[in-house]
Amino acid sequence: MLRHVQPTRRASVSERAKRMAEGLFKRPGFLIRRLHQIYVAMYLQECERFGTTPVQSSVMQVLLIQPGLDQATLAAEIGVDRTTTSNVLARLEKRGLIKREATEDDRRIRRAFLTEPGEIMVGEMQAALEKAHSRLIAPLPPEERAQFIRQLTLLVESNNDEGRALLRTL
Amino acid sequence: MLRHVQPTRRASVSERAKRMAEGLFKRPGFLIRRLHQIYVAMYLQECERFGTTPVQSSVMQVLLIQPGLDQATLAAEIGVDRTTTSNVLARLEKRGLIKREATEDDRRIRRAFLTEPGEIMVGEMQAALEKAHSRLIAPLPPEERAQFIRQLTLLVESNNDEGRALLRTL
DNA sequence: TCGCATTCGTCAGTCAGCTGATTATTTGCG
DNA sequence: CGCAAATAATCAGCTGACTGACGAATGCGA
Repeated sequence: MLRHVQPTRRASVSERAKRMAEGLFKRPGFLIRRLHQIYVAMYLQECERFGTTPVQSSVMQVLLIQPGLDQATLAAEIGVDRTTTSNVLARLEKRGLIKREATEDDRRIRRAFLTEPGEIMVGEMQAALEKAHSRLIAPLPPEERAQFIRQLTLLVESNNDEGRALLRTL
Repeated sequence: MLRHVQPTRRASVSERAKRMAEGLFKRPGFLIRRLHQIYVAMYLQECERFGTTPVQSSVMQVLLIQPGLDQATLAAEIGVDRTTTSNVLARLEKRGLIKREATEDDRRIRRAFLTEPGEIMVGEMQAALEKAHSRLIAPLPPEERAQFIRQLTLLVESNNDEGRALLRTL
């Protein structure tokens, strides 16, 4: 509570800061951190039997559509840092779900592919993924869901030039 | 669904999975992960001179309003795991921004307080925080912003019982 | 009063995400 | 042509986030 009562001027600064701090739970950044956290929990429930994480799923989804992508392009596809992508691919490779092959024409590049087991898993995973996504927005009235997703998309695309992990231009 | 269909049909399963995978960028979970990532980048830009992270800010905000909270209650206030809260407090303590004191009546409990420098920093930080939050939703038409925040709040509150890091009942 | 469940905090371990720096390799320009 | 710049991938190191497990302390019921 009012801990330092002495300097009257610092007290007023403090009071103003307190009023602003009250709004913590209405701030979009706070809410989005929490909602992201909730989505991860739902994903882990639905996809428990696969033992994967959301980003691992995203990587495998992209590789299903575009087999043989190099790591940098793959990173840009899902908006994840190159370094992170490298780590994720290493874990997937260790489990035998993907493989990486060096190319001859440009030996800096390693192209990534789903293996047979990886491809099968992606197929089996689709329903669980859909369920996790549905559960997340289920509390919204059905007529608001499309708009909510549209708003999210707008925010993501408008702010794409933030950070080292740029999303591919959509 | 069409999961157990046999041989030749693995190709068709794959085709179906591909169609579903196409929708990756429209899925709320994916968008929220990316938006959270963008918010963190904006926060780090605006609060660069403080050298803090979003969760560290949240902790300090809560301690400004409720000095002397125990770690478990503090964790529930911001919807973060006890373990994470412990780590975050340890880092803040190392920088001299907060301090922790054991209580006599219940010696399991350690109460957390802002120090003088910590309290001053929280005050100085408010404007930068507001700016980060504003920038995040700036691309939305002004008349949609309140609704967007309302929707986020609804989703967070409805799904509060996910994961180990429960948010205090609002 | 004793014993056991509960609670608080922490440790160990894993994964995602970032920055900064390094190693190979390729490309481009003078 | 040759060397500098750019690019691909990785390494080291940090923070946040979670799980599982543990010790210490508390509290409650038999």
